[in-house]
Amino acid sequence: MKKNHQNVESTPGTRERILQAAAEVFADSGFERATVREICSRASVNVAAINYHFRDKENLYIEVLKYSKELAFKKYPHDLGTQKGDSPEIRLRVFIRSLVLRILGDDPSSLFGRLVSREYIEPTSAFDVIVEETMRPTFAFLSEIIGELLGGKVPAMRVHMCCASVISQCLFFLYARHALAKLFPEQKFGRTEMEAIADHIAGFSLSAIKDLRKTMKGERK
Amino acid sequence: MKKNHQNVESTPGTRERILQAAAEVFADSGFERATVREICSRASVNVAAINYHFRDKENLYIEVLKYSKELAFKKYPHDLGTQKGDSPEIRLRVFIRSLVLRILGDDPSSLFGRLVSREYIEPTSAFDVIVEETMRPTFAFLSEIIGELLGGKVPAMRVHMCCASVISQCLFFLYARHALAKLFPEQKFGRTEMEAIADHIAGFSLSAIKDLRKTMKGERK
DNA sequence: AATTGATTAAAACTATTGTTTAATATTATG
DNA sequence: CATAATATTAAACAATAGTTTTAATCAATT
Repeated sequence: MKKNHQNVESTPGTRERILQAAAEVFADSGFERATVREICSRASVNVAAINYHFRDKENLYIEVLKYSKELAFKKYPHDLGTQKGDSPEIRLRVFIRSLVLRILGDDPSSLFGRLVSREYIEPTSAFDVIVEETMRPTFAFLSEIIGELLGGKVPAMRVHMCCASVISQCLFFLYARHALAKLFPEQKFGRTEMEAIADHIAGFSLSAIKDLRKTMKGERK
Repeated sequence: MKKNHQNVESTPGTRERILQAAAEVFADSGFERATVREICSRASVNVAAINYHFRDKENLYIEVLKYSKELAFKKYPHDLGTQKGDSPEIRLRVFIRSLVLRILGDDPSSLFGRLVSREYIEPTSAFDVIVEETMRPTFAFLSEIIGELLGGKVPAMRVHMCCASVISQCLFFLYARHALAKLFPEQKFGRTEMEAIADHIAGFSLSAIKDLRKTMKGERK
């Protein structure tokens, strides 16, 4: 029988400890470079524990993705603190701020973002699930906002491109963080800086989108 | 004695064949996943050839980076077709277009970009060189243009952030290409589409930067 | 033609990987 | 308490990696 069926506050069981250690190791090293021995060492369990509790390394990785995704979106949902009826401007600012905080923080919430950032470059067998269950919904959510901002009947491609522009700016600070750390060693990435980044991206994007709307209106007549 | 010291048109020698094969395999699989056996197989050489001609796998990777960088920038320099005295608007458009074509094409010119995109996520021992010899100069080149566009004395951070916004949009279509292929299977990435992407990024960014300049001027007074 | 140095080739070597096995320990249940 | 299910452990296994070794081959010079 399973022990610790619902241990809320005590020391985590073997399975949980493996999940946490694996999330960190996978995020730090990627699926390939991560070794089960390193994970088991950090979790203080025997090497065979992964195969016993998770069948194999690949399945553990899948479970880590589920686990870390829940962690990330519980803390930073797309519409964090949004009211019904808020303007698309506000909703865009909130979306950007949530995304930036979700992927750039140094708490466990950022694990999912770091795992996914690796999938962009080196897709694993989990890629399709991530695309359908995370990226497509996120893209759809943002498209809704941008569609409103652009107004009226806009070619889908226009909306797509603007979504790409917004998301790319947010993700950049995640996937280029090692480069940025080398290029600008004095730059810190605390809460204040993350808010500033989000503000810049939102301002930059809103200016561009509003101008695009004006230009298109001019072209239509 | 070395044969083929300067063979311009004949079949490439062992060293050259290894370089070409390695560039593709490294770009496709990354440094870690790429195997010397796969590289040697594609180059039709013995497994020991890499150690003989390049000492080890790591040194081969360094040589591949030099080789592919030269290839990429020879075809698509930052200022491709620019005249002296061109406006910063034009120079920004050219910069963006060159960058997009350099990394998104399906010719060997894109190898360097694909290799570097992996370094962003999973830096190797070659990372520092790439940062100093490729990223920093590129960033400086772009900063010059953006500084002019923003005009006058602008906080360095403002320029940095705008550079990040521009570059991020360009790189996005490279590092998110697998995701985009799944999200929008019908979307093609031929020459026409690359030009459209570059146009969008340039228009989007110029709108934002011009608006930022206006806003800052308003704040100053 | 012989010799010398550079190159290629096949095989073996060493290290590390994920996984499995089989024995032992632990826990829950009758 | 006894027993069966669950969990942990140490050791071995099989596969694959980069590299090295040693011998054979090739090309050019003397």
